[in-house]
Amino acid sequence: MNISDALSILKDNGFKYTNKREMLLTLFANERRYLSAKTVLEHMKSSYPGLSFDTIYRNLSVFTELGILEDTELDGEKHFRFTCSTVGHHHHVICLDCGKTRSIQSCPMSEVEVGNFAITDHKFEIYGYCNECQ
Amino acid sequence: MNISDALSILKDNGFKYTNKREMLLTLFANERRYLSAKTVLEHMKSSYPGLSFDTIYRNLSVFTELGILEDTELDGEKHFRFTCSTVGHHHHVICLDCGKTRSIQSCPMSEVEVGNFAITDHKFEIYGYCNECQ
DNA sequence: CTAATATTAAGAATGGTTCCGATTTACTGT
DNA sequence: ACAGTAAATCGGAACCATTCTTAATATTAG
Repeated sequence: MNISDALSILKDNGFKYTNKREMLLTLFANERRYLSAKTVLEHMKSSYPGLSFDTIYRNLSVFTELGILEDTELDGEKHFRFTCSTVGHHHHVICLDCGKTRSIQSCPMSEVEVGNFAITDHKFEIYGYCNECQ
Repeated sequence: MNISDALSILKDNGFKYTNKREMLLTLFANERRYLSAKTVLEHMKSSYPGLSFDTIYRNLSVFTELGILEDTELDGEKHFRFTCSTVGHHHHVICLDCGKTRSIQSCPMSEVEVGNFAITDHKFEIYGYCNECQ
């Protein structure tokens, strides 16, 4: 995923192009790690002082629905990151301090057999602290 | 984990015995599945009409710290269940409707190698709907 | 350019959870 | 059994992240 991919996904789905959306995408493209809505807002307040929570949340959720962002819940707060360029299904090691991730290629689901359950989803995440945050 | 185990853990740690705590524990002992605080409150309101959220949340959190309950976050809400009697480290298949679980003995961590990360925790959960809730 | 439609700001509302002060209750030692 | 004290509870306010509402503004398609 990169910015121009994201912009064409938006266009293809009838969403409008705005400077705020571009800045949001640029932020995620540069950071490549999990960010909370609050962190995103703080990053953007300098350029858009009147920016509202709603704009952030609405766009984060639109982007997530379109597959531009991935989200996960860390400590009661939603966090978002640019969808990984890593090909195929994978999981993450996540730094609880800065949100940086490392990809794990193996998926435990391949080894699990569950009867009498209609499986809809699964979550495998490893938490810790990266080199810089330790 | 059973009720008398739980009561002695409470006693050993200087917590007091109350009827509400016993009812809470009885509820979890009977249900053996993930329940939200709201669900717990509803179950207990019939016996204790004036029961406050605070009492529920405080006790759920005390019990969790003592290892009497396990908790997980489902759809933005904390859910709690009696600590599994299943021996050793394990994971769960969880019904998103009723909170019923099935244990998974294998842990994906055994096959994962992560360098430059101080691992503190991990989460592997499978979500779906059980037989009765499908 | 214009109409149609999406986006936005600002703040109010929501839902889950935690905090607070006052009161009640359970345990301890006598 | 009883008083003292520490913990538990109630009731409601406060809190935080998130979502909704309304009116105004900006973008796109034609």
